[in-house]
Amino acid sequence: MLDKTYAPDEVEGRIYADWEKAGAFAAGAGAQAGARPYAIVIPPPNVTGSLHMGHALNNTLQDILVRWKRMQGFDVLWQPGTDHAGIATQMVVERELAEEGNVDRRTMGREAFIERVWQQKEKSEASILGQLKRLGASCDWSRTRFTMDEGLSAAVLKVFVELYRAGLIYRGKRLVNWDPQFETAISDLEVENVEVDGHMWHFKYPLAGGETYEYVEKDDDGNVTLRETRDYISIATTRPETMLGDGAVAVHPSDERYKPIVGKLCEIPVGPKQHRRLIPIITDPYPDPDFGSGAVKITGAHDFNDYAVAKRGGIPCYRLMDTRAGMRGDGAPYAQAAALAQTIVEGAQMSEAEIDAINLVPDEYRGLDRFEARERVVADITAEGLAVTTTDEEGNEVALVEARPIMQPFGDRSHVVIEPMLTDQWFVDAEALAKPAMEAVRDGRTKFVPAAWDKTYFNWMENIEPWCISRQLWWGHRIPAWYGPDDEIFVAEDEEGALDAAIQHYLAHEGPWKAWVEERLENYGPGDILTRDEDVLDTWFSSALWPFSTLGWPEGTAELTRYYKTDVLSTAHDIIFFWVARMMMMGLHFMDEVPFHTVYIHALVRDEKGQKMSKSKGNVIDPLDLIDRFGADALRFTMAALAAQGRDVKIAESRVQGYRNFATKLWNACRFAEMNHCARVDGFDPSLVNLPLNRWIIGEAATTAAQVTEALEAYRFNDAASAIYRFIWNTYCDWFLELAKPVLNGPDGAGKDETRATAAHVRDEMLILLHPFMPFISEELWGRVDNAAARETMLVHAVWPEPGGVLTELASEAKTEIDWVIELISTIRSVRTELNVPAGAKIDLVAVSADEASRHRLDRAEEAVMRLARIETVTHANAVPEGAVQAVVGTDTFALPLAGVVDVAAERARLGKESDKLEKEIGGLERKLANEGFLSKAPEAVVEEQRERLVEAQAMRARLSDAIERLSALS
RNA sequence: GGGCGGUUAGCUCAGUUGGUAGAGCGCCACGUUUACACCGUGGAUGUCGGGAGUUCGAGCCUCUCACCGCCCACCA
Repeated sequence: MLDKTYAPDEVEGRIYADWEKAGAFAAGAGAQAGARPYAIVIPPPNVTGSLHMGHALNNTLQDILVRWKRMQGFDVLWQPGTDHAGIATQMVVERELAEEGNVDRRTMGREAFIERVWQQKEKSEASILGQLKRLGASCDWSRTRFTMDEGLSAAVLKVFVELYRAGLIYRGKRLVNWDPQFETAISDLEVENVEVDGHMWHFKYPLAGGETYEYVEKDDDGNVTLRETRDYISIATTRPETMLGDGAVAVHPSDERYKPIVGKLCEIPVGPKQHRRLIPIITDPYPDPDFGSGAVKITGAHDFNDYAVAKRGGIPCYRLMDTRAGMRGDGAPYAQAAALAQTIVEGAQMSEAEIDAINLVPDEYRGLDRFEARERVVADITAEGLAVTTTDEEGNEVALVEARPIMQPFGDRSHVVIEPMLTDQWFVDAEALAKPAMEAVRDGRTKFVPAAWDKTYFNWMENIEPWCISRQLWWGHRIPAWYGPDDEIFVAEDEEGALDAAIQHYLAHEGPWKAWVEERLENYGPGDILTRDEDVLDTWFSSALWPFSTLGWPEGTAELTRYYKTDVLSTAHDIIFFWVARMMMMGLHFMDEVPFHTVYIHALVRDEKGQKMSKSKGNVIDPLDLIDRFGADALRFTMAALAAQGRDVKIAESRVQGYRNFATKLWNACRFAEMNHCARVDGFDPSLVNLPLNRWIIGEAATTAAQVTEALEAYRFNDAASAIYRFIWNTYCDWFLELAKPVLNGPDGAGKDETRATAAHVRDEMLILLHPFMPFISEELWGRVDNAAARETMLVHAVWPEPGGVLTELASEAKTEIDWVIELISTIRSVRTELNVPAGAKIDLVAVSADEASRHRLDRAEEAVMRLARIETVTHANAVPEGAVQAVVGTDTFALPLAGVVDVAAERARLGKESDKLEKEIGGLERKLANEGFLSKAPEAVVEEQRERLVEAQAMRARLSDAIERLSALS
């Protein structure tokens, strides 16, 4: 006997253990012979934190698909695993070290630090996988992979080497986004551009040798508005501290104002006067003559636009900052930005001699933080009188500083200002790989759901830039590249391979290094010849291989053959670039086939006010907490019900609570069935039942099964959820069980047997349809009620109903009848409430001039009607009795003799309201049917439908007006 | 600057080929019944953001305006 309420916390752990013990989630478990494969790879959670709402949503949806397909008999694999999450994990461990008061990673050393990170990985992985299990995720845990495990690392090495050999990976000195906090390069995608309050300063760059020119400014009509003699060129900048690295000043070729001085030199007005550098004034299409002064300082090593200008114009790029902050010791988070540094010049045009001659960063600025240096530079220039000035309100001359919003790049993890830096990095030629990846979406081999996301995909892919994949971190896949004594690069899957290649290379080439290598080999051994690249790969590099690396690639495993390509990838839209696009590229390149045919993009989870959840806002809802309080099933059902496409998911706790109540409702329905000895009957054939009520519920169940299936096929999780919700609560509980009570309470006999068998049969159907959404409670009920020992399988492997209209068709007549009964009861209830008939009072029901069919129906449903509508007697008459209230159900009229009980005014109001509604409807229908255009142009069926509606409405109106008349006579 | 999405009941949102609006929660009233108060029964509530157009007919298609989100982008 079931308890009165369902206790998820007592059930879920046990049920999950049962599934695991039975190997229920193993690839192919429960599959029919010759089943087709169905595979989903999990977006691997990072080994940093714990399950958040996004995980809960995404993994619920995947689990729904996987459980559904498994029940449909597919050979299902849900491939689990975790991601090493380079920066994120390193960050967590470094923070932990600091909190423990432990030495930092540099003091610790690379090896010890990495060992420490592995400990973190073990701890975190166990935790997050455990949380996925609490959610009910039915992954094949025996196949759990980690992006840095042996097999996946082998895949990474092979991919790197092959792409390198194909010329699709290369090393180069380029301007990259440098994160001064983590001291590593990051990719464009890891940069967030944020508008912040900034300043723009205007400075005078004196012309070399005190030269002067006539500066003329004109308005749009060509009238001269300013004419003066100048010995400088005015530039505007938001980053004065980079002036020391300027390589030129650029103006637009069409800019008449600066024509006289193009090609001449000007002086950077910072630093000791004897050491100031002269730079050329050049032309380039980049400067906008209408912005600022129209002249732009070009700092190729610290600005992406300037870098492009410098490349075009052969202008040298001077890097001003170190890639290591050094020991500053003040500990402030934003103070760890790269410091202004020793002279480092990166420019192809400059000779060694020239570089040495330049003292880029004066002593007084060395070691300063970027932002400190900025203040100093501004102060120094202003003091020297080289700032462009303006007059303030009091008539004083002051330096011109415009406060203006500027877009500033921040590291998405570090939240510090990113510094463009000229460094040596590894890049993937993304453009080449993107072409087939775009083609595959264009021709439909891979589809986005909702489809609109392909626009986002294309937009990014069409403008794709080289992908910077090297990271100056320790945690990750170390790049398989080795450098020879002359910095020659040798890429191979292991050191031995690189060394072989290197020895071969050096011995085959006459030159200074041949003898050196020979000498080394003889006296020291091969270990000293090569140095391995220190860097590791971007974490997304290994993620990009996930759909095939987890299946065993590069080994030609059976799983790889069977499950690749996979079926669906489910993720959030903010991951399309980072991950989806790159999986497409790598999958197509290495497997020659797309990694999945469908990309399902789910909504983003927000709080109930629509705010993004974040720790700082304190509005984070913890899914584990919800599971503790309401059960995993309730959380899952909420996720499914809210998963409407293309939107944000706003989660309110009341919703979860509501679905917990739903679980209880189901529980009690099963409890009721159990109490009434509703049990499965061997050989029960739903198409052979007789009672209209039973035929009806079987038809409704079949309709629901079709709806749920159809919705899932279209990834409309919310539609699927609401179909099963409505069926269980509003159809099975509210009507079927209530209408069945007279039979179940009545005398034994064929009808009672049939009703019991039907109740049990439909209950099982409900459990099956509900299982993907609420796996725990459904499995628990499946295993506890009604001779559970005789079940052929656990519910997780039960057979999903084949969609097909047979049962629905068989039930169509029964549906007409039961719908009629439901309407009759509802109408009586409605009349009772509106006329304030006391709930406890039993009243009489008179069927007026009922035809044969209606008499029959009423007869069959009499007991139920009496019970549910609180009716004392049911009688027949040819006219509405004096003083009776009338109720209309379809074409039938009923009377409720309520003389004395009735509140005449209330009844008049009720009828008046109903009549108003009718008049409105009739008016609309008449107008429509009088419309020539409608009659001639609308489809026949539509016209016919409107005609029928009009006839019905008119008949109803006639009956109503009769009733109103009688009411008048009464009063 | 470019692109995408949104604006429907008090709240959160459905509404799939155009046939005059739905759910959950909340609210109000009443609670008799061999499951369930995490319940039952009934009820109220919308010029579907504004305007124009196409159409016999528009929440749905077109244009336009307003407001709100998000993404991408180099204006010093």
